[in-house]
Amino acid sequence: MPHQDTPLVLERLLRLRDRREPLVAQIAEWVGSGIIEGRLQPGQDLNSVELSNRFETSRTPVREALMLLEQEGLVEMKARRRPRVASPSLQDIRDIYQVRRQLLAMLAGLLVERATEDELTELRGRVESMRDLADKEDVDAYFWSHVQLQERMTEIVGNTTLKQILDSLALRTLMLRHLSLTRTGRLAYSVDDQERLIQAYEERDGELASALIAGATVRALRAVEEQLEQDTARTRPPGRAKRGRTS
Amino acid sequence: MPHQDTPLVLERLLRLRDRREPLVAQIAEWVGSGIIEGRLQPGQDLNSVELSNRFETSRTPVREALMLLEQEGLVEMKARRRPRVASPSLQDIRDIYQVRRQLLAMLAGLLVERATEDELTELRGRVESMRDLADKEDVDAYFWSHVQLQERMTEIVGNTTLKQILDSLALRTLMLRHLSLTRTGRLAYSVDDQERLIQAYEERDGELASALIAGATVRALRAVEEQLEQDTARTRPPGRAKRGRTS
DNA sequence: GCGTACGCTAGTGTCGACACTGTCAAGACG
DNA sequence: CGTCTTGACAGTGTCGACACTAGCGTACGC
Repeated sequence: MPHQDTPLVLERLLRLRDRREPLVAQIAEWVGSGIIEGRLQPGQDLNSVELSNRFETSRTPVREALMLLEQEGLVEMKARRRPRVASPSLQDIRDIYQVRRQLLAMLAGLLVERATEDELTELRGRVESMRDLADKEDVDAYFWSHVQLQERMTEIVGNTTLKQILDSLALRTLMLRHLSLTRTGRLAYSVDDQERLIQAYEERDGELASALIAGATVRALRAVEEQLEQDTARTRPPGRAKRGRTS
Repeated sequence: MPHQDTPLVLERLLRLRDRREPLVAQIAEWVGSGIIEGRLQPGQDLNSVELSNRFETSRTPVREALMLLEQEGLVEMKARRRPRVASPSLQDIRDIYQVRRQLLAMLAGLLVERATEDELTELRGRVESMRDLADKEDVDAYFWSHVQLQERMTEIVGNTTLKQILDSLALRTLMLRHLSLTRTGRLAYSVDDQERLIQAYEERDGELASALIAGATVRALRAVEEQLEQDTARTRPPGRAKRGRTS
């Protein structure tokens, strides 16, 4: 049940507008959203012939779209080998969250310095509507609002390099979202974190904001880890290991 | 006078090994090193036909190589327009250094936590040989040693996400290197900074290390800014403005 | 029965051709 | 004399074809 804004947000996150032909953009959006929504499983082959048939194009634009997604960490490509949906290891995931924590803390600090009062009230408005979505347990809508909130914050801060990196990291974590926010109760915790954050911004307390971000990120990672353990515990015993010898 | 290790380091920074065909790698290395060494000027057109002639290939691998460099911020591509060598604005440069400062501080903190004594002595050895290069005013060799030092540090820390981002940022700053380290005296300052850093690592003082990194990065940015001002002051009056209205 | 060598096939990387579009210059028009 | 239109050309995006290779099943040797 993908949220209807998915393709639009993806288009922005991948910076497709004006940077790529519509054809490439279309393919990248389809594959990218497929990975994020779980329609395409980690490790699955992304046969470029099949994709070109599906979109009734040649393989050239398909290759280009896959290369785009590779750079965002959603797809793994090795020369002469079939592209696959990325399947990050637990260590990879930890690394990503660690960097993300640092950069989000940086974002918070800059936001406290630079955001106007009007911008802060706008952010508060966003968080309040996220509270509604969390109450309705509308996971998809909540998640995309979350992404858009971060997008808006990076926009306010105005550091394009930071924005691009955070967007890329957001995409990587996005493909884990069914592992984190779907856990019951996570949504409520998450929105609580956001509210506290906004308050710290309004009080212009950069230290507090950074600390809150760090805490929230750690909790998000922990949720992902727990979910991952459950998943492997559920799928491993039957012997359906994706790869690696079962010895 | 490019340093002889340039292509090898570039190959690692661009993660070309096994990820791309040798043909693509070759083109990416040539163009990438050209940009870094100043053989290709910012804003210059990167005609894919001309490049394909130069390498006696079709345009397909050329396009792929250019896309690779685009993702590293060395090349700018817009759909249906000729690819150009990136010409970052002053604001872009400031943004890059700001993010880089933050991530290098993170790197320093992790290094203090995780590096073994042996690894630290290895790093010290590298810095000492950099001191020699600085004394000889061998700017190119110094610069590539600097890059390799950072590479090694990210390797020791072992966070691949952090490594990739820092590599990418290093490439972007690399194309500004003739703007920063060529300034007389900069080399000596830079190596001083590195020595103080190593000492902080050895004393396991993460706070100090982060602070030193931040200071060093700020100084590097300032050097770039001053050089940029001189350049524009020298080239603008004749009326060779690249773009933007002179009002 | 187990491991290895061989051959087939699906899929990748590269190519040259073609249609379309941005770009620049010469000419038309005021 | 300056501005706008027009047209040619250069360069891009896409295509279908081809050579080559990785992956896999089969047959063979042991």
